Amino acid sequence: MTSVYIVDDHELIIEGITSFLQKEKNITMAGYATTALACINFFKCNIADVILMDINLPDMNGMDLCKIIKTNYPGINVIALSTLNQGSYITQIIENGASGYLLKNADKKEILEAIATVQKGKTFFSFEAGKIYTATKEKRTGLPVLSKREKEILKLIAEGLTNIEISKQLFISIDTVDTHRKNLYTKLKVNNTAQLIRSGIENNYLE
Amino acid sequence: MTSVYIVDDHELIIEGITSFLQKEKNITMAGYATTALACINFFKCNIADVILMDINLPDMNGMDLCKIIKTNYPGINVIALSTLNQGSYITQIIENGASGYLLKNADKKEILEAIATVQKGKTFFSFEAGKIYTATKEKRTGLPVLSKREKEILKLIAEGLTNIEISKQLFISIDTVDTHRKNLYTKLKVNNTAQLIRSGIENNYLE
DNA sequence: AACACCCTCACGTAAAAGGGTGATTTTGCT
DNA sequence: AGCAAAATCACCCTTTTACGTGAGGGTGTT
Repeated sequence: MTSVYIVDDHELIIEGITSFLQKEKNITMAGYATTALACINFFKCNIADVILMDINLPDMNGMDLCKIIKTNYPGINVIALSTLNQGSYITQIIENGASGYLLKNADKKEILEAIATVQKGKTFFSFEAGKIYTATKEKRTGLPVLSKREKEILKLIAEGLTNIEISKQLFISIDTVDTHRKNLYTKLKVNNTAQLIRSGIENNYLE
Repeated sequence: MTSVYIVDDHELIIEGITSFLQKEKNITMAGYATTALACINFFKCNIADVILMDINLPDMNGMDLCKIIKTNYPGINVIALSTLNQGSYITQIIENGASGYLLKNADKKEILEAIATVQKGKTFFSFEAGKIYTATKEKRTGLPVLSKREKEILKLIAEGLTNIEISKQLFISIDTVDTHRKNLYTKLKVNNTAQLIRSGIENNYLE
C-alpha cells in the first residue's frame, strides 16, 4: 500500500490524479496542497510515501520545496511534475533529491509506473522527459563559462547598445569592449550579433 | 443540459475536468480528444454545446483549431484553456472566435461559471486571465503586421545570416534585403540587429 | 615561480550594417 | 479598372562590426 500526496497549484491536475489513483487498490491518497507552504505544514504532523510535486508553485519553486522535504523527510520519494516547456529543470530537481520526473501529459499507466518504480528505490523518467534530459544535458554541460565582465557586456549588447555606447557606460575603451565581444563570439561559437543574441537568450545568459 | 467536449493533450487535465463535471447534473460529457485532428473528426458526426480547448496542442495550435471549429460550427462555444505563461495568446484566440478564457489553475466553481456564462452568449474571463488580458492588450494591439517576406528575412537574420547570404538564398538583390531589414527596423521600432532579434523573439515573430 | 584567466588597450583591414531617398513591378483587394 | 500595399532594385555616405594579432597588468592557484 502506497500513500500518495499531491502538490500542484492546478486544481484540475489534482482532481485528475486523485480521481484515477482512487481506483487503484494498492494506493491511498494522503492528501493534497496547492501551495508549498500548505505542503510543508501538512508534513509536520502527517506522512506519505510519495509526493507528486509540481515544479511550478505560486509561493516557492519546486526545486526548493523538494530540497526542504528531502532534508527533513529523506524517506519520502518525490516525483516532479512539469509541463513540456520546463524541461531544463530536470537536472536541478534531480540534484535536489527528486526520484522521478513526469510530464503532465503523461498517461495514467505512466504515473502508476512512476510511483511503483520510485517505491522500489529506483529513479523514473517519463519517456519524453528522458529525451529532454539527455538533449539538454549535452547543451548544458558544454555551456561555456562567461566572466562577469563578459556577461555584463553581453547584456548591454542585447539591449541594443553599440560598442561605443558600452565603452562610455563602463568607462573603458572601445577596443576593450571589442575584445570582450570577440571573446564572446569565440566562447559561444557564433560570428555575428544576431547569433550572439539568440545564443544569449537561449542559454539564459541574459537577465 | 449542456454537453461539454474537451480537447487537451494532458490526460490528467481531461481526467480532472471529466471527474468533477460528471458530478454536475445539468452537464453531460460529450467526449474528449488529445489532438486537434481527433477533435475535428469527432465533430464531423457529433455535436456539443461547449468545447474546453487547450491552446497548446501537439498537432495544431488552439488559435487555428478554434477558427476551424467556429467557421464550421458557429453554434459551439469555445472556452480556451491555458497555463499562466501563455497569457499573451488571449487576444488572438478571442479574435478567432473563442467565448471565454480560463487558466488551468482555475478552481471548479470558475469552470462551471465559465460554462454557464458562455452558454448565455456572454464572454467569460477568469480573474487572472482578465488581468493578463488588459496588461498585454496594449502591448499586443500596437504590434505591427509584418509581411510574409519580412518575416522570412527576419528569421534568416535571426539565424545569423548576413544580408549577402540572405540575398543569395532568396535570389534577390542585397539592396532588397537591406530595404526589408530597414523596414523591419522601422516597424519594430529598433535600430540595430541586437534589438531586432530580441524584439523578434519576444514578440513571437520567429518560428 | 609558473600557469591560467581576466581585463585592459591598440592597430589595421575588410565586410557588413545603418540611414536616407527614389523608383519600378507584382500582387491583392474592392 | 484602379488603388494600396508589398516586393523588388539602386545609389549614396557614414558608422559599426568582424577578425587578426599583439601586449601589459592583475589575480588566484598549484
